[in-house]
Amino acid sequence: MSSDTSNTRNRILKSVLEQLQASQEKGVRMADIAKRAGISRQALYLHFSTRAELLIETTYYVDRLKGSDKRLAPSRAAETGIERLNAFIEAWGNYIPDIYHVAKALLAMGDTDDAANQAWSKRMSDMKEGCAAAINALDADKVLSSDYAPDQATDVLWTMLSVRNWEHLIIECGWPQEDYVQMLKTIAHKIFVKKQTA
Amino acid sequence: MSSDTSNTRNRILKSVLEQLQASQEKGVRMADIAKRAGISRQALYLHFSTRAELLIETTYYVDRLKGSDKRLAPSRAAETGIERLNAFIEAWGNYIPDIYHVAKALLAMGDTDDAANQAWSKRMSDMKEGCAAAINALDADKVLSSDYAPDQATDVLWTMLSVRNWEHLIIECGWPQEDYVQMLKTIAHKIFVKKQTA
DNA sequence: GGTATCGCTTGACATAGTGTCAAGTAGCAA
DNA sequence: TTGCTACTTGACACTATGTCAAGCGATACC
Repeated sequence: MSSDTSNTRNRILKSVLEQLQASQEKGVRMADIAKRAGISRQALYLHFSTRAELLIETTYYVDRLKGSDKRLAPSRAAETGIERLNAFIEAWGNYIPDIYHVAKALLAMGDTDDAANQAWSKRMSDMKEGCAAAINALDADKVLSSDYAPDQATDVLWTMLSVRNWEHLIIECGWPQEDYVQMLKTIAHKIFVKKQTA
Repeated sequence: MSSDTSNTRNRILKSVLEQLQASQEKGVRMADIAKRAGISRQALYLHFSTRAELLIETTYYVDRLKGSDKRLAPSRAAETGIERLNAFIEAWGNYIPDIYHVAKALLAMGDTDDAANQAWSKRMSDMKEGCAAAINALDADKVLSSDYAPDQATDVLWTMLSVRNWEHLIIECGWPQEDYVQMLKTIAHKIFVKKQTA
């Protein structure tokens, strides 16, 4: 199992997550992680060559732990564009809390570290494809508002669903997670779905 | 004048701005700023006690330089809620490009530095009042969508107008500034303004 | 029983950046 | 001449990442 802590590598990854959650707002140092994993600071580098690599691997660890690959199934199975949009918002919106702490650390590094920056960009670029698929599904159903080109709409949805916006509403404004998901569905509908001309 | 560079302090502040704009994406060091201002690194500390203070003072310098205090006049003078919302989005949206580089540096520091964090939070909290005023103006005109309480709507508008979202659309997606402002007006209208029940 | 290897420890060190301190200096003014 | 202001220079403390070399204990193999 990926959470098997007899394996030092996994114990380290687990410690990263714990430490990130424990030390809210403060930066997590290699020394902190080592201490929590019960090894020396230098030993971390026997498993991960840099702090950036450690954080990147932690994102994969979270995905394994939470079975993130299964989340998009409902979205892909949706029969209408609107269903697909809602399912995608729900899937991604409920994934953010799992990835948030590592994401934040990675984003903070991204300003100065190329590897961290690229790893996160890759993730966001994958997510953007989900946005594009949802928008295209709306378009195929002829319910995408004619106010935007699909590319523009994709950019807007992609922006709306950013981790920073989740952080802003949840952490800064103190919204409950369910309200966040509900609100995003509501406003996405208002923004993207063409008004009934019945 | 605030841009008088015979004054060393102003020369430093100007150098911060220039350096931030010049070194896109890379972190700006005290040494870089000193070099650009033509003084020693240590001399910076004769004018600003920390890097955070220097960046914070730079935000005020930008405001003085750009006359930011005048930007909100059209919004305050608006006669209807919808006008007020549009004027506020335009004012803030066109202010972001001026403040962006310093904001980014300050936000990056905010993760580890209390002073930087508080200074930026203060700014955002002031901006939130503008959001609240716009939403309340809509409400007073009975055109605020009944889907949200004013507080919720304020949080959403506040989130939409974040510097991070501007960064995402302008820097990441490559949108022109005018498209950004136009799009924000469009989606704010769709989200917040009650549909005509005529 | 010896020995080789693996996984880790320990201490020392390089590097980069912020911030501090003390001594010195150039220019200007009374 | 004296003294002040604004700056310079060099040295240093501190924090954090990352590297290196030597050593050590357990396990596995012959």
